[in-house]
Amino acid sequence: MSGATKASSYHHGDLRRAILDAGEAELTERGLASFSLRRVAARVGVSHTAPSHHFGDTAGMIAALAERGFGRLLACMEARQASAADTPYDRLMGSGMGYLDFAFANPALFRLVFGLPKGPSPNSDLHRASEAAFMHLAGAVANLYGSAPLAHPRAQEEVLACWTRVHGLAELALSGYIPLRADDPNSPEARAERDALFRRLFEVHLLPR
Amino acid sequence: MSGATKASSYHHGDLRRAILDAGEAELTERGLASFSLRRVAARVGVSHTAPSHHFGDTAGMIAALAERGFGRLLACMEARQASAADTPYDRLMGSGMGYLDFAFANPALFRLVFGLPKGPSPNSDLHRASEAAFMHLAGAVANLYGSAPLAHPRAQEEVLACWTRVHGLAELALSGYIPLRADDPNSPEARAERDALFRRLFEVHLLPR
DNA sequence: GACAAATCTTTCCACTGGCAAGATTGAGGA
DNA sequence: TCCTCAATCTTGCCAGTGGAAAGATTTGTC
Repeated sequence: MSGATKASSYHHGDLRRAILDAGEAELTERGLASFSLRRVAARVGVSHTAPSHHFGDTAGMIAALAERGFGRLLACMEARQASAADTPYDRLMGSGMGYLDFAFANPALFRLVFGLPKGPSPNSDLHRASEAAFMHLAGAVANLYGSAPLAHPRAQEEVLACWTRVHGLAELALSGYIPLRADDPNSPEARAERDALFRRLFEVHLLPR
Repeated sequence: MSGATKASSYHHGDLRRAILDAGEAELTERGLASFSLRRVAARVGVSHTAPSHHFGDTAGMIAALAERGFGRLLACMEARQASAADTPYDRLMGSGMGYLDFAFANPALFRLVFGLPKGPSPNSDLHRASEAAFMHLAGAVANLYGSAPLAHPRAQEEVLACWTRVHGLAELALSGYIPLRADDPNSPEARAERDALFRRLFEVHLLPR
């Protein structure tokens, strides 16, 4: 079932992955506010200081969870884009809907991911993971005009416009300020409802005067 | 200087306000992650259980801070709207810029405010405070067309479109994913820069096909 | 002036994260 | 083969945290 390879007392074999799995489960069950390293360790069946060897301290573990979260976010966007109609605009909408899929399927992880500051170190795994997700979105926007991603400032701002819209919708919906059914967010009905709202909100254009 | 009225050992006189002030200061200095009730109490000079009598537990204190935050948010929007050019669109933009003013001036408080779930109880002070802020925005949008706020579904979605856009911009900028100068966010230059970006992003309109 | 309620303190407990030191295991070299 | 050594995990410890319970002090009210 799981990817653990050994069950001997010492030397778990795949402890890093096991701890991340448990951490993610704890996150969804209890939320970030009452996140406890000790409980994560107990869940895996390991002493409370075992995680520190793999992640340093709590901040390191949070960062590792965030890196994983960016990976899931990217996977969600790719999956939804792949099943979209084959026009650039529909593929962009698909990426946005995948973004929402991730946010609704893992609210606590979504909040954790974007709650962390981007940080100035461009060599961290976390930075690379976030960059990959961002580049996916940038590519989807660039395909609208057949240009290279982020080729000119105008294109950069179009990417930002798309990103802020889908992100704002996700954040406000997770906080409960947007009436979207929150029970069973993976159901086709819930997905269709928020997809439709996303499409409509995305295209609203209020002109000056 | 402060609003405290008495300095006798017992019966502080205005402890609730003093604790909220200290809590807000702690929030901006140390962040929500390492927020400590005991440190807040120590900052005011009272025992570490004194706050519980006014706020119940930590969650109650956080909620009280959030209520205050919504008040500040509303004040920022009103202030910026009042100094905008006297057209409905400019006034709406002013509200959005006030929203950004608040987010950049109090990042941790902004995150706290919108990190809390809206909650189903419509009688709480927190609920009323958030509703007031939301209604300000709804009114600014309604004035575009001279209709009553939230009169018809179309109007509701226009409000949501505006809100998600400004909120997404604020969130992503606070996380560092949008290149805006974060040092001294109250300076006129920083404000002008993000105001201009906000206006441009708000008007981006990507058409299907 | 006495009594009741509100406000604040003291004391205690379970829980948390991190450090230091030790125990166990696996890997690589003589 | 055996031995050393690094990696991994455990145990024991400590300061800090939030909350409950009980007591001390002040204010308000009759």
